[in-house]
Amino acid sequence: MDTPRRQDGRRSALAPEYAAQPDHIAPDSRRRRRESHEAVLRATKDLLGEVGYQRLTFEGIARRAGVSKATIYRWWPNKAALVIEALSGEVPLPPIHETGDLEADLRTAVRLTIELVSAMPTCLILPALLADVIEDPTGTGAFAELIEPRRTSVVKLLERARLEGRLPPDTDTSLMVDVYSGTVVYLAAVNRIPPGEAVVGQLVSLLLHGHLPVPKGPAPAEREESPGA
Amino acid sequence: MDTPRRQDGRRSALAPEYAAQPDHIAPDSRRRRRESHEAVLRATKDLLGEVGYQRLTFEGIARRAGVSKATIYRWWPNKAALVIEALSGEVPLPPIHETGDLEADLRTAVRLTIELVSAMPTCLILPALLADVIEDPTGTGAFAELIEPRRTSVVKLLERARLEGRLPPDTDTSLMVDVYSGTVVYLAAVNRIPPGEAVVGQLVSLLLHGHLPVPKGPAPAEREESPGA
DNA sequence: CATACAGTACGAAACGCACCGTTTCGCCAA
DNA sequence: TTGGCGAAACGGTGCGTTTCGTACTGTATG
Repeated sequence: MDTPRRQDGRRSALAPEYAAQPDHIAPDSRRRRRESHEAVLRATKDLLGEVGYQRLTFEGIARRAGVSKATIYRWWPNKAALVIEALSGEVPLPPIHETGDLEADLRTAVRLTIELVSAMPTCLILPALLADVIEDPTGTGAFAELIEPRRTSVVKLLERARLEGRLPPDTDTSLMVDVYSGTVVYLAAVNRIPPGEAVVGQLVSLLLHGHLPVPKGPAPAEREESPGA
Repeated sequence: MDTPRRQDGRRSALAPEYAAQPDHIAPDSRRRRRESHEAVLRATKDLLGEVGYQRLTFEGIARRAGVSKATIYRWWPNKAALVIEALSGEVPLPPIHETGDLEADLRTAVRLTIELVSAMPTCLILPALLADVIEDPTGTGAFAELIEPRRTSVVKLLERARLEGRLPPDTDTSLMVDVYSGTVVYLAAVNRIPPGEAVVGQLVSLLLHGHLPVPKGPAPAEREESPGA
C-alpha cells in the first residue's frame, strides 16, 4: 500500500527509497471540495464493511465515491491514514463519568474499549490496520487515538487513585491500561468477535484483586472458546 | 494474497467465490523434492527479515529460492501458511520445567511468550500475519500453535494449581493465558519492540495479586514509552 | 460592488510496473 | 509411466504518478 517496491531484498541502486517519499506537501485546504472529501470517507466506511481492510483499495474507493484516484492520493498519504480518519468519525466517545468508585470507573473504561473495538468492522480490521501503521509509524499517534482516545484520561484517573492511596503507590497505571487494551484487542482478533460483558468484570477484577474468577450469574458460558488450537 | 478478487463490493455473479478456492488437493508428498522445500523455507525466513511480511511475495520467494512459483503454490495454500511453517522451525521451545512454585512457573510461561514474539522479526510481522489468518481462518490453528505452542500446557499447569487450591476455585485459567499473551503481543506491536524482563514480573504479579507494581531494582526505567499518542 | 484573472483542486485517462494465481510445456527422477 | 519440477507466459488487478482540460475559488482590479 505504501512506500517503495521490491521484495527481493536487492535494493535498487538507481532509485533510492527516499525518492518514493513524495513528501506530501499539503494542498490548499481552503479550496478542498467538501463533497469529494465526504464522499471518500463515506465510500471508505462502506467498503470497509463490505470487503474489509485488506481488499480495500484506493481504486475501489475512487470508483465508489465517484472521485478521481489522484484526489485521494492528494489528501491522504496512505490507506491507513484514510481508514483512521474514516473510522474516527464513527467511534462512540461518551465521556467517562467518574464516580470515584475505582472499580466502577475501570469497568466503564474497559467497556468503552470493547465498544470501540466492536464499532463497525473494527474488530476484524484492527490487526491489518495495525500492521500498516507499524510499517509507516507516521500514523502511530492517530492510530493510538483511534483505539484509545480516552487513554490519557483513564491513566489520569488511575494516577489520582494511586496518589490518594486507593492503589499501591508503586502501581504502573500505564501498564494497567495496556493490559486491558491488549487483552481486548487480542481476544477480539483471535475469536473474531469482541469479548462480552463477562470479560469486563473479569478484567477489572483481575486488575484490582488478581486472579480471574469465572463469571458468576445466570449466564455462566458467556466467554467464547479460547484461541488455543 | 489469498482468495478472490473484487474490492468494489459488487460480487461477480459469474464467478462465485468458492470457485476461487482451488481445494488444494495435496500432491504426492513422497515425490516432494527436499531441496526445493528447504530452499523455499530458507528464502521465506530470509526475506521476512529483510522486507517484512507485507512486502513478502511468492514471486520474490521463488526468485530467491531459485524455485518455480508454481511449486510454491502447489505446496502452500497462501502466504500465511508458508510463513507460519517457516517460522515454527525457528521458534524456541524449551520445555517448561515445572517447579511447583506457581509464581516461578508463570514467569517462565510469560518469558517464553516474549521470547516467541521476539524471535526473528516476529514482533513486527505478527499483526500482519494475524490479519491474514483472520481473512482465511483455515490457518487459525497453526497460528495459535505458533504464537502459543505451550498454551495448553500452561493452562493445565494453572488448572492443577486451581484444583489444588493454590488458585481460587472459580479462576478462569484460560483467560489468564489470554491476558498475558494479549498484553505481550499488543505491547510488542505498538512499541515496535518486545517487552523486557520487567514486564514479566509485573504481569505475573498482576495475574496473581492484582495491581501492577512498578519494577523494583537497579533498572527502574526498563519499560518503554507507552502507546498513547 | 461587480468583474476579471490568476491559481489550483478536480475528474478522466493513461503510464509503466509489480504481483497475482493459473496454465502450458518439456525435463527428469522415482 | 507418473508426477514433481523449472521456465515462461497468460490475463488481470492494483499501485503510484503524470498529463490534460475543466471548473471553481480567493483575491485583486476597475
